Amino acid sequence: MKRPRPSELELQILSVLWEQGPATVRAIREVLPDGKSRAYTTVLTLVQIMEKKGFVGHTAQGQAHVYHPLVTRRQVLRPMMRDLLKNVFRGNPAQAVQCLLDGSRLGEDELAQIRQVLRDAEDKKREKNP
Amino acid sequence: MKRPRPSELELQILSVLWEQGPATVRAIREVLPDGKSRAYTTVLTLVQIMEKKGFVGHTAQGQAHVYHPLVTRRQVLRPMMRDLLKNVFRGNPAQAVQCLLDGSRLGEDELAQIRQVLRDAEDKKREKNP
DNA sequence: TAGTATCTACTAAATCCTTAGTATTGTCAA
DNA sequence: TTGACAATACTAAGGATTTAGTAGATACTA
Repeated sequence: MKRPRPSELELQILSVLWEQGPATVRAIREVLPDGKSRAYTTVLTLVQIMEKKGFVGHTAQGQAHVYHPLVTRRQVLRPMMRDLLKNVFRGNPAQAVQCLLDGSRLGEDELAQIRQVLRDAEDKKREKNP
Repeated sequence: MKRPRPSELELQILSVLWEQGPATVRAIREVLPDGKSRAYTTVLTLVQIMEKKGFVGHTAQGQAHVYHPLVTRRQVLRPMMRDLLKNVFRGNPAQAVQCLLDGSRLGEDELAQIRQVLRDAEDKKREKNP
């Protein structure tokens, strides 16, 4: 069964569930990363749609539903990033990284983390093509 | 005047114009990065909408129109990346970079480029906070 | 038990995105 | 000058996305 791509808002909800673990509609609504205020039923409708699409499942907890992701971060973001790379950065990953770092003024720790990520990528590459 | 965000397809068209310079509808249609085949009029409609939105302008060349971007790559991509970072990666740039590199198997030269981008970011940071 | 709060289910409307058809205009060749 | 071709202008439809209202069920509370 092929899953469609999550929309902008659906992605926000997924990112909440990935980060904070299973959550109720109420809890999700309170921490949506873009900070926009939405009616309770708006978020409810969203998760219901997402359940139909197979992005999330739920278990009942009292009268409320607790939603959890059915897809991993990797599963969703990999194809998204691939498309972004191809369609916007024309297959040039350095440009993408540049754009990413460009807007955000980075702290020392964040820079260190990124360096680490880069080293990991290098190592993994060396394992394959020695 | 506030400009809206370009859609997926609009972004592809912009990326063509940024990369290859001004182009006709026909030329754009032939090199859209996602490789999907679309009717000529589909692409035409798109650029006309984009002109209304202020993303592109055109000059007449014979009977055809040659379209050129009215916004820079930076202008468009910066806010997009900022939102991506905030809404999907919860403000964690290292995670974003990781996801970006994750899907694409990198060549030696690409890795070098990325290292350079990272060094530039570090330098620029040092200039500000010495 | 009557009332209030909370939650889900269902419905629906506004907007945007993508796609493309039809009509019109203009150019060039025979 | 007529026919073929190529381009734009205009129109529209289908689907996805976002938003939220209303109704109904359930539980707590005074």
